[in-house]
Amino acid sequence: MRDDGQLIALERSGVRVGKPTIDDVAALAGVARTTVSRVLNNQPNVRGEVREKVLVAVEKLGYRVNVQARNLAGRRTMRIALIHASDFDTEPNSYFSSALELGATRAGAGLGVQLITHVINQNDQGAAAQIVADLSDDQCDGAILTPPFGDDPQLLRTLRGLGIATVAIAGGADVEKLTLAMGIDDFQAGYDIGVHLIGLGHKRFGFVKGLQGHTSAETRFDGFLAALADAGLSEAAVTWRRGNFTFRSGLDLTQSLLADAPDIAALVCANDDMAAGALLAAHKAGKRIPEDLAITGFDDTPVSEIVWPPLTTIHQPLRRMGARAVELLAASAASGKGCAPGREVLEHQLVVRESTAATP
Amino acid sequence: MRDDGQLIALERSGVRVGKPTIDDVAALAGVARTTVSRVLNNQPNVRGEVREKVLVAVEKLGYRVNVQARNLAGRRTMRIALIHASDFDTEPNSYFSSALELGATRAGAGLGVQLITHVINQNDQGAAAQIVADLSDDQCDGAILTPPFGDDPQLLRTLRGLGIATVAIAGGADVEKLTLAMGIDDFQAGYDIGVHLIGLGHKRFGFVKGLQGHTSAETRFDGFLAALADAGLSEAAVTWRRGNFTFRSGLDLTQSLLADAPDIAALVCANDDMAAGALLAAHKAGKRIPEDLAITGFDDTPVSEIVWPPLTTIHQPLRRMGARAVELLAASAASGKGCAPGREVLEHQLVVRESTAATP
DNA sequence: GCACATATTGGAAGCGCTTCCAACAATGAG
DNA sequence: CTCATTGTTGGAAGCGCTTCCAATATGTGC
Repeated sequence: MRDDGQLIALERSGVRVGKPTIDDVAALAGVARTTVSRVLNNQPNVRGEVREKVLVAVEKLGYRVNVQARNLAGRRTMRIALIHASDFDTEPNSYFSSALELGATRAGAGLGVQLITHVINQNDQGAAAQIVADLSDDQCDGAILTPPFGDDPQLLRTLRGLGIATVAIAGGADVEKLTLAMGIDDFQAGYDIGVHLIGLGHKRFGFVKGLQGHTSAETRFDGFLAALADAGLSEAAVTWRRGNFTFRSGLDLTQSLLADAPDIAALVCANDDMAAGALLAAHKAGKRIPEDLAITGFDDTPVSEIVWPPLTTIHQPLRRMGARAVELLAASAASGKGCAPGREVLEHQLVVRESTAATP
Repeated sequence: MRDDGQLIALERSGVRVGKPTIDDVAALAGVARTTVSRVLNNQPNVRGEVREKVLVAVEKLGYRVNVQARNLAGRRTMRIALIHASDFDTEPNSYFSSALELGATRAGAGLGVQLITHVINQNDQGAAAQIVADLSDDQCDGAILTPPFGDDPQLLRTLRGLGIATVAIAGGADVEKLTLAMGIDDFQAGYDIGVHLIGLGHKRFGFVKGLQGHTSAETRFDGFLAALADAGLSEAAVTWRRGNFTFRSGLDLTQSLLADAPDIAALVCANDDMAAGALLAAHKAGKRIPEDLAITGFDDTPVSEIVWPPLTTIHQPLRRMGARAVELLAASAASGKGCAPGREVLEHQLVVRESTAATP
């Protein structure tokens, strides 16, 4: 109450309260609103001197553009959907989706795009049809597809037909003609793990793959094999199993692997959760890690630091991937033409922790 | 190119393309824009019949309000800051912050509030001053404070003085007069864990607390003691240590605890990460879990499912907390008056997994 | 039946910004 | 020195919505 009174008194006295608008800046700088807008948007055709004046006024007032107004006026109100393959309220491998979405929403907020999240059960028969239905229903301008949906050429073609631009997170090489595939260099990442392990002196390997259809995960395996080949090791040096990215499958498959190929010295897992399962299986089998068995994960989720020993893994910039996806989609919509197909490669990083070490 | 041509042809033929606006709905329903707005916002004074007509038109066109325009027109453009205590790019206990922020950004997008994230190092001397500076600089209308900042009365008072509404996530009872404290019933949650463990037949307990100043974590300890008292057990039944929420501290303190009080049968940890560390310490000490030692976590982050055995823990609806915080702050700003101090309690849930079991 | 209160509708202004278009200044070529 | 070109500015319309206010319809008590 008292505050209100003070505010009103302030207003009366001519002092502005509330957030400054572009007109306040224009008034203070002594130019037209249009000119301020040009400066704010880094457009050409403003004299340096004038630009400076505007900038000073902006600084002085602590002015920030109102994103909502900007987007409304610029008629670039966008709606982008983010399609998750599984519900991270119930799924253990939730960090992947969660980080991706956080990056996307953050970017979206800054760009004024409205992000709509859909969770589609990847095991459903009609998953693709469901996605199409949801997206048309939402009237989305673009969609971010997470694996394995981004690897489905049929779906991508349908969406393109509907005029919905797409970005396929961790999309494989086979969809690069159909959509923008965003991800790390999976081949290189697999190769990096191979080189790391070979450099440590290992010669016999186990590999816990991910689900079929997740092309990027397959590509990592190819990269790994390439590293082996370059070191003069044949494919016979690696025994593999196919998991489903869960802790449980990592546990089970590692037990099976250890039983069938007791001589493997290093075990590569397609994500951190499975590596955590592998860790447990190894502990149970009485193996010391990394002395008896080196283990690697993939993704560098928080998991990799709360297991013992902490996992050597590949860091993927998940939040940045989400953000980039939104940026590209927004830009493509602004330019009027869809998102150009191709590939956007982000940097990955081998993070060496204590789950790997040189052979004794 | 070809698509453009088609679109232009469509437009020429009188068919509307692009997203329908409120005027399209009004035209189709044969009412004024104002009336549609009223229906959309559930305002009174619209005849049932008319309301129905509008709803049909909305449905038919697949109309969705443009949040940006709505907020601009409703002059409720809001800026809310989210203050994290630590950077979850580098911190292991990142899921807590990450889930909170995701809930907040999602809600923010729907409500048209702009969420600004700040990361403040809680160990810095000038952390509070930094927060104040950042918030004034941003011209925020509200702020969401995560522990331990939400427990700092001095800071809360300063922010209120600046007219910045606050919500303290997991704020303790001592700040309920100064801000809206949002969280679960920590006392009850601690009590629940106590009852669970006592019900399983345990009589000697270890407790790994969190950092001092995190009031909610302290309250859980009090609740736990209350459960003990109700069961006729004295405070002497529990040996405790103070950790810092990291895996490492859980590991170290559990080792110390096991050395000093070898007879403890159940170990309660203030978060999942420390429980994961405790798990490892117990494994190392040759304890079987849960037979020799029951262990509980807190938060129900994904961690609790990728350790072995999976952790019995308390589920906190983190994403919902973030969302609620934004909603309340937005509502308070809309109403003109700040956020009323008090407490907003969300439901927690004891999730029983395999890290606890009845005494043999 | 009337005067009045109340419920229901529509018209129009305007949120803070971008962008189109017109006006004018400065520059260079002829 | 003129005309055309380019660079620099401002005016005004309008993005899709809410909300104030006025206008009309409906209902109430006498």
